Amino acid sequence: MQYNHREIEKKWQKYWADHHTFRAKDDFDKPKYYVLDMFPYPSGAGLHVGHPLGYIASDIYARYKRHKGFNVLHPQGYDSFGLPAEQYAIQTGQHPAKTTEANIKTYRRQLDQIGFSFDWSREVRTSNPEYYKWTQWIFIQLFNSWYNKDMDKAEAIDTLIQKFETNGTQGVNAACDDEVIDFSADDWNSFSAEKQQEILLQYRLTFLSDTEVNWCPALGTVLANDEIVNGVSERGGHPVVRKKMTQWSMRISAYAQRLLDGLNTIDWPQPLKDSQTNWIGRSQGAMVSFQVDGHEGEKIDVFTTRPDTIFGVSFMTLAPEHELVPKITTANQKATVEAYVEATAKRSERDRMADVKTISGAFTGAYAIHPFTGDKVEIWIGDYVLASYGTGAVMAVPCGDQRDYDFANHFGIAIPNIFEGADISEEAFADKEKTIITNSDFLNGLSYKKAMKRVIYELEERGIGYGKINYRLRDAVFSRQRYWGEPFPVYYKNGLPQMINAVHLPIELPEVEKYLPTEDGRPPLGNADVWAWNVETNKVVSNNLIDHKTVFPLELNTMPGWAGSSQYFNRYMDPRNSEEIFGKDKIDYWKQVDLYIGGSEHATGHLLYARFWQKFMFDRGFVPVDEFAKKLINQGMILGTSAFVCRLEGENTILSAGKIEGQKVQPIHADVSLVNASDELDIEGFKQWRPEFENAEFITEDDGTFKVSREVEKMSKSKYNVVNPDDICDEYGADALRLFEMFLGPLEQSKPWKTSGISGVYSFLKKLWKLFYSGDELAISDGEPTKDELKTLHKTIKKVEEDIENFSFNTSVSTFMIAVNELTAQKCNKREILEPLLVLISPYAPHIAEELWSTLGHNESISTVAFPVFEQKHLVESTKNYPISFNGK
RNA sequence: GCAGAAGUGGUGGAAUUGGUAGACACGCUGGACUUAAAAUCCAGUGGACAGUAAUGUCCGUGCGGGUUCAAGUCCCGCCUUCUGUACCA
Repeated sequence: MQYNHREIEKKWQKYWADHHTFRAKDDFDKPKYYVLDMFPYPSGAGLHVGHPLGYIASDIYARYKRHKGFNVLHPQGYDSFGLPAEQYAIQTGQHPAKTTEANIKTYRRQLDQIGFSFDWSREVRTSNPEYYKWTQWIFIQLFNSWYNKDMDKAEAIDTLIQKFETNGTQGVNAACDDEVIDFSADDWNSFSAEKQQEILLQYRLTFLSDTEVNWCPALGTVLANDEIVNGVSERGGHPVVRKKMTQWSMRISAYAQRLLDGLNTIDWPQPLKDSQTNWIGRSQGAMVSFQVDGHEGEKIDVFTTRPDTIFGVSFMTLAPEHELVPKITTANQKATVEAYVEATAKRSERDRMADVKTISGAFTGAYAIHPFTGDKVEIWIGDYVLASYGTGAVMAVPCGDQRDYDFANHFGIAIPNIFEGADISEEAFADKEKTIITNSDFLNGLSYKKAMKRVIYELEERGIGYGKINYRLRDAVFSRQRYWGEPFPVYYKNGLPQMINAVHLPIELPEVEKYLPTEDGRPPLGNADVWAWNVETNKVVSNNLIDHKTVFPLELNTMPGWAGSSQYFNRYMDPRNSEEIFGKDKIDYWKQVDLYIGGSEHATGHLLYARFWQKFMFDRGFVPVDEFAKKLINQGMILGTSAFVCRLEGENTILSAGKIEGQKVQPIHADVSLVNASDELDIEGFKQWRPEFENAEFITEDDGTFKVSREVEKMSKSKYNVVNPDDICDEYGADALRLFEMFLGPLEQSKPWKTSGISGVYSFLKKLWKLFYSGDELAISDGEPTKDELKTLHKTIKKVEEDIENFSFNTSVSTFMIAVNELTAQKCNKREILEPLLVLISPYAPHIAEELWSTLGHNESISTVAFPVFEQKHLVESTKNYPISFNGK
C-alpha cells in the first residue's frame, strides 16, 4: 500500500468531527490544561502559509498534553467585528454580516484541512448577539464601578455613594476625572438626582468625557493611540488630526501600577513585557508650581523627573496649545506667538515627528517666578513640549536636559551650571549617577538621590509642589463612529447616559440603509430608523416615538475592536451559558489560559486591554485570577522568498541570474509558483502570466535553463511570493505542512518559507509508512525488539519530550527523521517499537499516526493514548568509544 | 536616540550544561532504474594543502582582544542585520 495523504487526511478529519474527539469535558477531577491561539480576524484574503504557524505549534502542544493525561481546552473562534468588512460594506452595500459569514466559511475550511484539534463546539464570534450580550454586560459592570485607591481595587459604585452620603468627598481616594469638586455629605444629599449622576460619572470606570481624540477623517472615526503608526492610521495610512468629541472612555490609568506589577508574575517574552512597560511609561518625580509674574493666581504646573535640578531652571516652555498661552502673552509678543501657534497647528502630527531636529519656539514676553530663588524666568512656547503628556509644560533645565540645552542654545538663553565638575560647554550633563549638585542653595553637595529627597521635602513643606509618580498611559477612548461593532447598552435622558438593565441584553445592532456617517456628521447608527429605547416595554423602538418621557434615543457610537477580544478567553470556558457570562464552577476549574500563542503585534493593544479587564473582573469577584494568561509565546513571522527576473535596462531582454553580472538591470517580481526547487523559471508560464513580456528575449544559462534571483521579503500579494496552504495540503498533505512549518526553524524566530524544502518531510512520511508495509502487505512482527531498536526508540522519546516541553518543535522533527532512518537501516518492524513511535509522532502528524495506529488493529483514536515513558536502561552502551583530547583537541 | 533579538557551509538550521562544530533537511555532483523524463533508491558534499589511494596536516561559527587544558557557547570592546519604540520633561 502506498502512502496516500489525500485519502487518509480526509478520513480522519471526518472521524474526529463525527466522534467529537477533541471536545473538552467539564471533568473537574482531571488536571486541566488550556491552550489558546490569539483570536483571528477572518479576513477576505484567507490564510497564507505564515498564518497557521502558531496554530500548528499550539495544536502540537495541546495534543501532547492529551497524551499526558490532561483534560485539554483548545478552542477557536472569530474576532468578527472590524473595519475591513465595514469598508467593504460601504463600497458594495453588502451587509458586513454577510461578508463576515462568507470569510469565516473559508477560514474554517482552511483550518479544518490542516487537522487542528480544536473543540469547535465552543466556537464564539464577537459579532454574534449571544456573545456580545456579555461584552455589553461587562460594559455595564464597568459603568457601575469606581476605583478605590485606598483598597487599590475596583468596587461597586454603591460603596462610593455611601461614602458621599455619609462624609461627602472627605476621605474618598478615587481614580477620577481631573476637575472633580469637593462637597460635604449635606451638599450631596441636597444635590438633584441629575447632579449626583453627573458627579458619579466622573468616578465610574467607564465614563463620558469631552476628550481630544485622534480623528481620522478618511475613515470617519476616532482611533486609539495604538491604532496610529507614525501619525497616520495603521489601517490605510490616512492622516489623523486632533479633535474634541464626547466619548466613552475606560479608566485604564487607574490600573497603571498594577498592570506594571503584574508583568512580574507572568511568563511572557521579555520584549513584550518591555513594550508594555514602555507604553505604561512610569516616571517618578515631582509636581512643581510656578507663579506667573504679574498675573495674580495664574500658575504653571510642571511635572519633572529631576526636581533636584530645579536651581538650574533658566526658562519655562509651554506647549503651543497650552491654555495659558493666550492669557499671558504680552502685547509686544502677541503677533509672534500667534503666528507660531498657528504654524504648529497646521503642521501635521506626521511632519512634527519626521522633523525632530529643527528647533522652533517663541517668547511669550511673560515671566514665571522661581519658587525657591524668586528670580524671574522667561516663559517660552515650543513644539518640543507635547500638550498630551504631563501638564503640557516643562521647567527647562538646559544644563541637565539635552532638548532644553538645544533650545536654550538656539535662542541664546542662559545655561547656568549646577553640576559640580561637569563640562557643559558641548552638551547637557544627564548622568544621574555622577551628579553632585552645586550652586543650588540647600541642595549643594548632594548626590542625585539625596537631592531628590530633600527637594521634594522642601516643596511639600512650602506648599509649592509634591512628589509624584506619573504614567504615560492615558485613559482609553472606547467609542467608535462605526457600524460594525458592539452597540452600547445606553440611552440618553436629558443628555445623561443611562444603562439598560442587563436582563434586557443583548441590544442588537440595528439595520441601516447606509454604513457611512450621516450627512450631519453623526455616526452610522444615526441612519437607523428603529433605534430608540422604550423604558416601559424595555424594547428597541422606532425613532418616531422618542418623547424623552418613556422613549429615549440610544447611543450612536459602537465599541472598538478590542472590546470583544478582552474577555473571550474566559467565555470559552462556558460559551453557551445564557444565564451568566460563565458558570462559577467552570471558571474555578479552567481558571486561566496556560499557554497563549500569537503574534507580537498585539503587545500594547489587545494584551494590555485584556489584562486590564481581567484585573477589573478579578476585583469585582467574577474571576479567580488577575492575569488571564500564564505563559505566552510570540511566534515569529514566516517570510516569503521572492523570485526576480532581471530586465536589461531600456530593453526587452531578460537575463538569467548568472548573466547579470556587470549589467544595468531592473529586477521584476516573478510569481513563486513559476519557479522550481532549483530556482529555474518556467518561461512559458511567465510569458502567459505577464503578456507584456511575450516577445521579450530570454538569455538563459549556458545549460539552457533560466534562473531567477531570490530575496527574502515579507509575504504579500504585491510581491507575488504568497504560498497558499490549500495548495500545499493538496500536493503534500496537512501532515507534511505541519512538519515542515515546524522544521523551518525555532518557533519564535522569523524565517523564510521555501516550498522546495517540503520534499524532505514528505519523503520522511513515506519512509515512516514503509516501516509498516512491505510492498502491499502490512508486515508487523510481534517479536522481541533488539537492543539497537530499543535504543533508537528511547533516545527518541527522551529528546522529543524535552523538545516539546521547551517548545523546540523544529529539533523534534529532525529527531523523528533520525529515528526513522535508523529503524529503516535496522529493518525494524516490531510492534513494540512502532506503536510508541506513532504516539510520539501523532501530535505533529496526526493523520498518518491515526491511520497506522488503526491498521495495527486499534479501534480507538490515538489522540489520548498515554505518551511513551522513557527508560534510561536502554541507552546504556555495552561498548563505548572514549574521545581523548590533547590540548583541548 | 533607546530597548530587544540575531549573525554558524551554496540555503533553512543543529550543537539544551564550556568538551569530536556543521546533526537533520534543501540544493548541488556522481551513480542505479528508465527509450526518456518525473518519481524512487545509493554514494559524495565547509575550505585549503599534500598523497595514486586509504589518509594526513592546516584554517574555519560577523570583527578585534581576553579567560580556560578546552570557547559557536563565558568576559571586554567594536561592526552588521532585523523587530519594536521615540521630542515622555
